[in-house]
Amino acid sequence: MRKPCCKEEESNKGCWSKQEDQKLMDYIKAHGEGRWRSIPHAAGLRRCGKSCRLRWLNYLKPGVKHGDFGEDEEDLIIRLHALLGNRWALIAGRLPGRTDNEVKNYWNCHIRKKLIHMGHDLNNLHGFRSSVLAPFKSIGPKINEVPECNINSFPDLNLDLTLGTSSEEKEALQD
DNA sequence: AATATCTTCAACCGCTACCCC
DNA sequence: TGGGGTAGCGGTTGAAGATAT
Repeated sequence: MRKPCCKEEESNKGCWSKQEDQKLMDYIKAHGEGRWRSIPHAAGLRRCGKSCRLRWLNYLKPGVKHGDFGEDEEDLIIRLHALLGNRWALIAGRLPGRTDNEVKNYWNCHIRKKLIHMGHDLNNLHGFRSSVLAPFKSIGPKINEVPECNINSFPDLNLDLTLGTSSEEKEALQD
């Protein structure tokens, strides 16, 4: 039997209140991130460490963007997903200010539906990847060689697909 | 205006990777 | 080297808001 990460009766669940957010922010500003397990007690929060970590990373951390994704961000997510699969943390790492949770939600709610509506068969990963990654001729054959796309399969692939450089990246990849 | 249904997204859960002793 | 503790990740859930009837 796995030990629960925190005592059930001692922790709040559900949405965070403004007071809880403030306590967590104040504590992290004063002491920095890390040692999440000890943060709730030290900060006077009735939450488990995991919950604190998630709240900080997804919502409170300075620089986290909220709201609509731009077309360029959406395009990047689609291409990265075709390349990496459901590796949301990796994908989010290429989108400044976006979190894995937000990217995952956006994919599931918006992009997935949009692609299905456009006639893409998301169960047919091979076909989907081929069509999405068609502009990247140089890596196309490699992608088709691996059954499950793995970032480690492309040691020579520059994955610095940060926003604002997509056109340069396309050119570089086509060279 | 009331109710049902759908959509969105914050938060939780369970598993795995990693680190330290 | 392996065992325990912690952090991080991805899948899933459920509450709240939006929209349709």
